[in-house]
Amino acid sequence: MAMIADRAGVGAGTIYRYFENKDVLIAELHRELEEKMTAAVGKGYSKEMPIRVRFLHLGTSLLKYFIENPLEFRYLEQFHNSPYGVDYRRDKILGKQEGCNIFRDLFEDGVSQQVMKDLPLVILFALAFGPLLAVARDHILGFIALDEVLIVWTIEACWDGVRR
Amino acid sequence: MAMIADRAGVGAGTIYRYFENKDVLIAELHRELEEKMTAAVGKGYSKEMPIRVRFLHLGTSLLKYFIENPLEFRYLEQFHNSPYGVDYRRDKILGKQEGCNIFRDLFEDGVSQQVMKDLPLVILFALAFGPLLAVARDHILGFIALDEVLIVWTIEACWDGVRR
DNA sequence: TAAAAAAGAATGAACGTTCATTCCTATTTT
DNA sequence: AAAATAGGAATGAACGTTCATTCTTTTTTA
Repeated sequence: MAMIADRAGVGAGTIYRYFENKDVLIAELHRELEEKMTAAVGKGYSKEMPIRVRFLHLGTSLLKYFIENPLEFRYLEQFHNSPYGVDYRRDKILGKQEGCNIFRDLFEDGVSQQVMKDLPLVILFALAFGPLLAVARDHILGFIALDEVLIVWTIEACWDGVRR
Repeated sequence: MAMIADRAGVGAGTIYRYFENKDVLIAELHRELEEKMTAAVGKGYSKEMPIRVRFLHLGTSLLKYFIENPLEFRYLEQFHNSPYGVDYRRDKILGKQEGCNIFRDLFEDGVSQQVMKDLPLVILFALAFGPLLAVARDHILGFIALDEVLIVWTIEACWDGVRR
């Protein structure tokens, strides 16, 4: 909190005029980033395209977005690996809520049209996003240098994982 | 550290007779767990089997191991997502070291025998372990209940991701 | 009895948060 | 027009707590 106040050029106590406490600040920042990310990824996307095209579009968009916004990626990842994020996911998965509609819709369509494997949604998510996140992390940490083709190949390999 | 001492039935200072500091303790525990895990996963494994069989064997063994040892899994995951783990991976990847030999050998064999995609090792690792870790996490957190068949299907899907 | 090991109280740094005070701007009063 | 007042925003020192580590004392071992 002290560092945030510093970077904002503001006194330590001022933060608490805008955010009740640290947890609220973290949650609100997460909401904002996820909204921004969803908007960016959804650009040029249409539900009318074939499943495979939709998948490749969302996958590459997302991976590119993470690579171009490494700080946001790091934040989202830390959030998801923290108790905040676990609670968040628990609400979303068990609550059958709205969130992550784009992705959920895609997988549900894919399964019902028999072009994706008939596996639980959670597993399809893991097959698609597991490698994507791992690769983004490795790129940001400098373990690999992703370029346009490598990105496409990676997402296509993810597609091989989920497709029937 | 206080909790660890308590659980060990030992005074707070005693730990420091066996471990220089917390970092060393963390690193040594990690080494021990990884060794144990590698041993467990390597059981019944042979380099002479076909690539696909080797992959499915290691994958299912690893996933089952994580599911049966959730505490170890949580520890290994936290370690890898921490600065300790990032430094550890950096040494291993950029240093071209020995570690993770079983897996590395498998992927190198797979690529050279043209049965796996010709992608950088790091990406093949991501395609194989990304979903595996995600699925293990989701199981442990109670978001899904993995049984024998679901485990096999998941690993087979991972195989579809890496295979040519 | 000397040396090694264990114990746990003490230490100090770091953290999130609070609160009495100051500062700034807008409104009211002279 | 100038002075006085009010109210909300900002400040940063101070607080209580937690944590890894150290230090001194006590106990065990050889």
